[in-house]
Amino acid sequence: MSIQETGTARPAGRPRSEKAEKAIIESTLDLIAEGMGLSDLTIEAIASRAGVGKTTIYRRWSNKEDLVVDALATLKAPLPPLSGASVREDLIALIDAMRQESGHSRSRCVMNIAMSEADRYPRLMERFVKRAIEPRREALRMVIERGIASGELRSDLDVGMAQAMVSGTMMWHSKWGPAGDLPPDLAERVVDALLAGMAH
Amino acid sequence: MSIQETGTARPAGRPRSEKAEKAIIESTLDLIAEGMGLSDLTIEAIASRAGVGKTTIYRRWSNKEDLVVDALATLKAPLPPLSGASVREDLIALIDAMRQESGHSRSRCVMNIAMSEADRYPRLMERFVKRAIEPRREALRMVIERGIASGELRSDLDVGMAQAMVSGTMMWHSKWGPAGDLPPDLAERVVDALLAGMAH
DNA sequence: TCGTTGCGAAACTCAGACGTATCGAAATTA
DNA sequence: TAATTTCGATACGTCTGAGTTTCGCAACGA
Repeated sequence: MSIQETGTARPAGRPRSEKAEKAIIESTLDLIAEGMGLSDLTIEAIASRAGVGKTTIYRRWSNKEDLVVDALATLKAPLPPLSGASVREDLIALIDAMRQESGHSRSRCVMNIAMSEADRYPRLMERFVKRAIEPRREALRMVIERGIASGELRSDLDVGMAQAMVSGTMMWHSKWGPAGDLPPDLAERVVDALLAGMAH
Repeated sequence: MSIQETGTARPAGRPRSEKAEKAIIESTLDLIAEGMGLSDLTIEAIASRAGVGKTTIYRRWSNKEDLVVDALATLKAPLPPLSGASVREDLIALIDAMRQESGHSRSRCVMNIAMSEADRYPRLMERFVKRAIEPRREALRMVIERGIASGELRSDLDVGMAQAMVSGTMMWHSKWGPAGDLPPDLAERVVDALLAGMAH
């Protein structure tokens, strides 16, 4: 065994360009981030923006959906570090991460797709939810449960309902709040309002 | 003036079929309700489902967007009657209306479009938001303001934030809650959880 | 050097949908 | 009855984009 890379013998011939592959995925995400729906997304537009031939795309993915699945799979959910000092601080950290992401276009992919194409591409959605939504949901759940255990939150709090309150309120702001970037103190205000409740 | 309808003389010839017009609009809404995005929506599918010729559509609307605008405009926002007895009851009434609507397909049009096509069809969205979203938002705002005035809600409550909490939490449930119909007591639970807050 | 494979570009076939035109029949007014 | 307009159906030309093929060149192993 002379030049075997991780046990797989490299076949003869010119190797596939990693640069092209990256460019294809980047362009796909860019187009989605610009608000393009999956039906409007064309392989030709992707190829053109990535500066590659359609051949190069079809050699790697057999159709549009496969490409999009792979492209979205590269979107990690870089959860913020949670200090664990208090529920309030951890919630603010989680919510503020959502706020920051809603500002920069790449992360808008997540929302755009999640909000719009759920019904139409179930196969895609399954993978996508597992990869991008679940980790956040889980992190939020754990913070809430820890808060109940520590006594910082009401002992009779419904965890699922609390998740809905936190995520929903933030989601509402990023979708229907005033245009432009969300104010930097939004996370804090959201969390404090939810903690305090609307009644006295 | 023998047979003038509202001052406009009826021209000679076969009159346009109101039934066809209704069927076209219904079919359009049906297809949207089934989760079809505006790009996937085809005039030919609408015509076929409505049992009319394409001619009959193009005689009335010059393109797809015009048709969709008119179709969505027929979706009223039948706000529930508000008893005014208490903020809690009024909020439950508003939220429960959302819950019921999220179950029946016709009203899913509203959500599907509102969630997904906002960026892509701004002209359409403007009319649509004004017609379908604003009235609800306004009703909610008034209930909240009345509650603050009456002392039922915290005097330092941020009205915009409260709107986000209420709508957002319900939106989250209808989009990402467990599949199937939402439980009948959901509105009550949502409102009570929001009123009480998460902390002690 | 030679064989193999990937590259971008371009041409191609095929399907779907747009929007128009035409048809005979039906509905209405004069 | 005659003129007019709409009806649903269908055929049409056009365009867009999918996915394939071909081309000459580039990059790699042997």
